Amino acid sequence: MRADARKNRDHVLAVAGSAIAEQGVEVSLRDIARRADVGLATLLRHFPTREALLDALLRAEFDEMTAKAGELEESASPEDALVLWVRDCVAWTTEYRGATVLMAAAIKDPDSALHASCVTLRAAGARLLHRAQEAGVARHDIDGDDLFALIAMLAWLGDQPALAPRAGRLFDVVAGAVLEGAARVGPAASGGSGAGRG
Amino acid sequence: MRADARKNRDHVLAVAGSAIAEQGVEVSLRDIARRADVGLATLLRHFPTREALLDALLRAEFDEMTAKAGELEESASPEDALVLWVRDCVAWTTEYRGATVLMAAAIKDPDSALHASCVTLRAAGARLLHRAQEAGVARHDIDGDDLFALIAMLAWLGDQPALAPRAGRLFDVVAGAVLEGAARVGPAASGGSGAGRG
DNA sequence: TGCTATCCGGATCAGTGGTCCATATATTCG
DNA sequence: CGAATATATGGACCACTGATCCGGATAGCA
Repeated sequence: MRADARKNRDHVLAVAGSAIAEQGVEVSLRDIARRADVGLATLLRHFPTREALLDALLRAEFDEMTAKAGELEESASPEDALVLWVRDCVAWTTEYRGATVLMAAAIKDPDSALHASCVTLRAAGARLLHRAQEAGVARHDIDGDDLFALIAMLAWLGDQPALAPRAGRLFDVVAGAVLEGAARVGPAASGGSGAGRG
Repeated sequence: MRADARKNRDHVLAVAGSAIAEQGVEVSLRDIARRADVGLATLLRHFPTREALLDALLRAEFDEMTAKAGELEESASPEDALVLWVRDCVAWTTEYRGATVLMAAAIKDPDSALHASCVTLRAAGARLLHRAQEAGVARHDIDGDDLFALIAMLAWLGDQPALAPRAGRLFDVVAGAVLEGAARVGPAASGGSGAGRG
């Protein structure tokens, strides 16, 4: 890549970051281009879709969340690790207003630029969940996909101005449900058959 | 209102109904107008905004849900009434793909055409919740706003193609959390929690 | 029949994401 | 250093969106 191209790319990325922070992920691409003193075509060549732009912007944070999951796995109890990590995920996603919907769509669409990152994130969460289940502190009738959906759901809540004030409490409610289900049903020993059917 | 105007209005409304059923609430208004053999301006005169169109379309169903809450209050136990009604709300909202976001926005915006309907719905839910709390079968640390947010959250889940398969189970998880928090009484037989299924 | 208040919808506007291509420029070679 | 070439650029353009305007068609009535 030519030096000027790289410079332009980085500049656009930085501008896109602040624009999205201000107006959410649905901000007009033309606006971003304007603010970066760049043509729309240039922006679209570097980032062919909004997802691609968002992926380039969030890639570092995705990696950070994945790494954090690994750290928590060693430094915290299974229960704390799971709850802390999920809380961080929700809080982080909420910083990028509107990203939740794109991520929910991306995890099912292999062609999306965000797909790989979402899959990785889900895997990290699944590991923490599995560890908590092994330790008997998380209910056994949910899996990584459920956890991903729960995170998306809570993140979406924080995205809605009218509902956001309740997001904190409802996080606790949901977290309690994921953890208490284990205690009630008891340690995994007995059969692991789904405690409530699916 | 002139007779031809009324006829046009009703026709547009009917066409909008099927168009939304097929493509979700974000369907192009121009498409609806085309399918109704009507100019876009005509559609927009009868329904100045998308919310207004949706409100006219859902008004009857809103009323139905409100009425159903009243019926359940008399015909079912506080616990069943709450769970059944919330489940119906979620299922119903999911029929109109994308409506959840509009409703979440409308409940905070008094100028939205959907505002009144949403407020009424929230009040109906709050009554059922209060009744369940009085009966000691629902936790006391949530209120009508929380319930509305929970419904919206679960409805949104059903709207996302990638997450919808998990919506059913996660409904049970959330419902269980709302009910079990009430009184951690009784060792709740280990087999089938009567918690969230209805 | 004619008259008027009302309604209609094509034309138009500013906005969106996306594509094309003549132009400008960085890089490399003589 | 100058010329050739490969590459990046952004204005012009497209189809689409919701929204508005206004000349013309029409319903309802006398």
